[in-house]
Amino acid sequence: MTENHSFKNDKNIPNHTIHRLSICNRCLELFIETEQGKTKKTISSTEISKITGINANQIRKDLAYFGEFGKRGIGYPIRDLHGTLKAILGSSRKWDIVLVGAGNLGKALVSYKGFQKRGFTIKGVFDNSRLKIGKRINGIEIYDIHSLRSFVKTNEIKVGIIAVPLKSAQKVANDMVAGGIKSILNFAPVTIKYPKGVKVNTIDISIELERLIYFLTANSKNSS
Amino acid sequence: MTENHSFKNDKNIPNHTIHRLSICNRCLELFIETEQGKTKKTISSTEISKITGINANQIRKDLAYFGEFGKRGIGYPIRDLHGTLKAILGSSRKWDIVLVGAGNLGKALVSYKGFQKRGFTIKGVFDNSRLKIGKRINGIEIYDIHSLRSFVKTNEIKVGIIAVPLKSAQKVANDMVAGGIKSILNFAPVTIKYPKGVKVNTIDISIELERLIYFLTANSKNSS
DNA sequence: GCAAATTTTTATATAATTTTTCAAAATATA
DNA sequence: TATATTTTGAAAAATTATATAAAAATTTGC
Repeated sequence: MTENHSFKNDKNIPNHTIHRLSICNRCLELFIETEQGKTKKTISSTEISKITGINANQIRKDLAYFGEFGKRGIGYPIRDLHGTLKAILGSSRKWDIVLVGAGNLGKALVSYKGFQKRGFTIKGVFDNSRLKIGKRINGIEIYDIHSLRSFVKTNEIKVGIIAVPLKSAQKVANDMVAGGIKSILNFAPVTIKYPKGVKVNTIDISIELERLIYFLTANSKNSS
Repeated sequence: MTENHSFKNDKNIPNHTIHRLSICNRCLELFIETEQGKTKKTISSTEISKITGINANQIRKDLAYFGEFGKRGIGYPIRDLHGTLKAILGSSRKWDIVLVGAGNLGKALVSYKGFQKRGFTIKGVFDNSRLKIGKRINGIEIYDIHSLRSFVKTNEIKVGIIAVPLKSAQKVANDMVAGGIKSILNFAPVTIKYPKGVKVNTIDISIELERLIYFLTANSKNSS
């Protein structure tokens, strides 16, 4: 089962390309499990476009950054493409992560089935509340936030999720970075400062809502 | 207190501009509450850049789509800018929303303080579980999913959040659209199909993680 | 009170990304 | 075998982002 999916990677790949390929990867995974996907051998960019909502040309261009995987007139071999995408995205590897914040959002994240399925394992949950430390959610123990840094260091964890309130988010990020974490997914509605070599991805729910609202108001305005 | 923040809106505004302005808006809000922000009258694009992490040129360019709000040598008047941003983003209005899914994520969203603060009011939470219907989370009653469509229609709600598992997400979206919802924030890890005139914004947590992972692997590769 | 220096915006130019268009390759069909 | 159809990959055009230069307002020094 040791598949070898090689791809070139010379150029500077746009951020958005990775996002789109990630969506393709997920949709491909879902498709493979369907009745149709089990028998089908190849898939065209137009078909991928339909299931992802991403423009077909864009998909081809994004893939072209990494090589030529399709055949003209035919499309892309489904299994191969999935393997290549996994290799590109690094999701063929297993990734250990830590989660900080055992509130409602933290709980939601721990019980999120998508993680395990896609190779992410939550190795530890951390919180500062006496009431929560020592307890378990979904079988994973909640540790004291003060042990975060050493835990990250000894377990060589590279990925962390911040699910704490605004005010403690920066402090948590600092601890993560000090422990050696390189990638942070931040749910606190605040811009995190971080050194070079670290990547932070902030998801702010009200900003996402606000973006939607803009198009709502913009559409109702120009009713031409 | 009826402020009038006018701005032009002829051009086609890039999607990302709205996202960035939304981040600026939030950071400005946070800044206004700080000691420094209370006394300061103007703010430069460089200062906004520091608190948002967004390139200063980009900020000016984004604002320039809507008019000239700053003064050379001085910067932007803080309060005015905030008012203008709110007007642009539509967040000066109040928005009623519905939330579908009363699981952990739903609970986290209901108790999320950012909503109320930014003008979003959750008018109803919906679920299909007998065990949950009729109960309350954070004082908001959980209704039967079957009443979603009529609820949305009679209350003229335009914004909905999907926090249900993958399999029911499309069905929920259909009900929302049928009831007249125009903007959907989707947390289910699936691409939602929707008619023209509706806007859907999907937040997939594992895709966001996967993007981070790419840069983790890409960085370790080209250690040149 | 006026000129030079500083700050910071707006305008312009360059670079990167996305979208569109087109030619080549593989297959199916007559 | 020639033609039509499908679909990729590559080139061109359009859009968007970043960097640079020019203009305006203010402050500082004389």
